[in-house]
Amino acid sequence: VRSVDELLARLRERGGKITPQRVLIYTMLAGDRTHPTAESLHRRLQEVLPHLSLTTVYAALNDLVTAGEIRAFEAGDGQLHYDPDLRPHAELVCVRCHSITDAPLAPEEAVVPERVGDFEVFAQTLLLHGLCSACRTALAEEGSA
Amino acid sequence: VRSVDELLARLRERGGKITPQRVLIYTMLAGDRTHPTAESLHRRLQEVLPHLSLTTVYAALNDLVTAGEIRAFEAGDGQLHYDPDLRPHAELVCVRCHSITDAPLAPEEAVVPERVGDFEVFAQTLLLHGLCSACRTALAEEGSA
DNA sequence: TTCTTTGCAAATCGTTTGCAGCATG
DNA sequence: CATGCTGCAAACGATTTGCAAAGAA
Repeated sequence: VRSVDELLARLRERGGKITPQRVLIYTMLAGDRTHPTAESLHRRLQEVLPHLSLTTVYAALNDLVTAGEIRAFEAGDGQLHYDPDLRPHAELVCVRCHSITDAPLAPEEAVVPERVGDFEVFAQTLLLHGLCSACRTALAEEGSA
Repeated sequence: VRSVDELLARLRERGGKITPQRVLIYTMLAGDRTHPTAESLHRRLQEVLPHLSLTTVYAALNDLVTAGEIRAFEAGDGQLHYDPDLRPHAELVCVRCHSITDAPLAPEEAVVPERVGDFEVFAQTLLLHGLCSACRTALAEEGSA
């Protein structure tokens, strides 16, 4: 996803119809680095379009994933997280508070192989599971209490 | 998970009780490179212990994950897959048939950083999404039909 | 007009939980 | 004999589906 206008144009070519709901969904998602879930995104969207349904958000997100415009992954909390950033990068997933933060990859790690044997690779998801600094501090205090 | 006996000893030390069910579950999982789900593992286990419940399989698997003896991840099919191989490696996930295959990592990629900024890394999950050779062939035939 | 999208309600399904009886250490 | 485990049935919750009305192209 580069600019929202470009995205809309690409989707129109695919036969998609551009509704006000989708423009809002795409716009808000494009500027979101928090790896939102359908629900968390829906909550923010409703502040602008109170009538917007969760079903519509799911439909729009699924279409974007299918079109290869965004990526979805699950990080241990039982919900799907959506990421508009398609560049190879790692996700720092805190196993305690379930926060997700992007981390850049070293140049040699950022190269996604196009083939592994006879398997054709399109995209990658790299999850680094661990503890964020806040949770590490919290656990240390618990332990010493 | 190295040998099942070692695993049982470690779990006993943690206060766990070793039941016939768990011995079977651990044994079958340790020799399984198919990234089974709780259900698929349960199906195979029932061939040996017909009375074994799915709930028990979930309980055993969750304990192993919590103990850090196995790893769980979701690969796009809405189910959790369990992997007894803790060594860093990539999973080739076919987006069409949902098959999962292990792929070795190049030595420099197999190094899991212990820290990224002030985030403490314990484990990693690397998913490579794409098409297996069978599905690539199938899609090509569909396309030309 | 045609075909997608919307949004409500209901269904789906993997996983978890409550609880009583049982077996391990 | 204390505590963890088993397994049934019921609950849960994120996501999907059916369908009729609305709205892009």
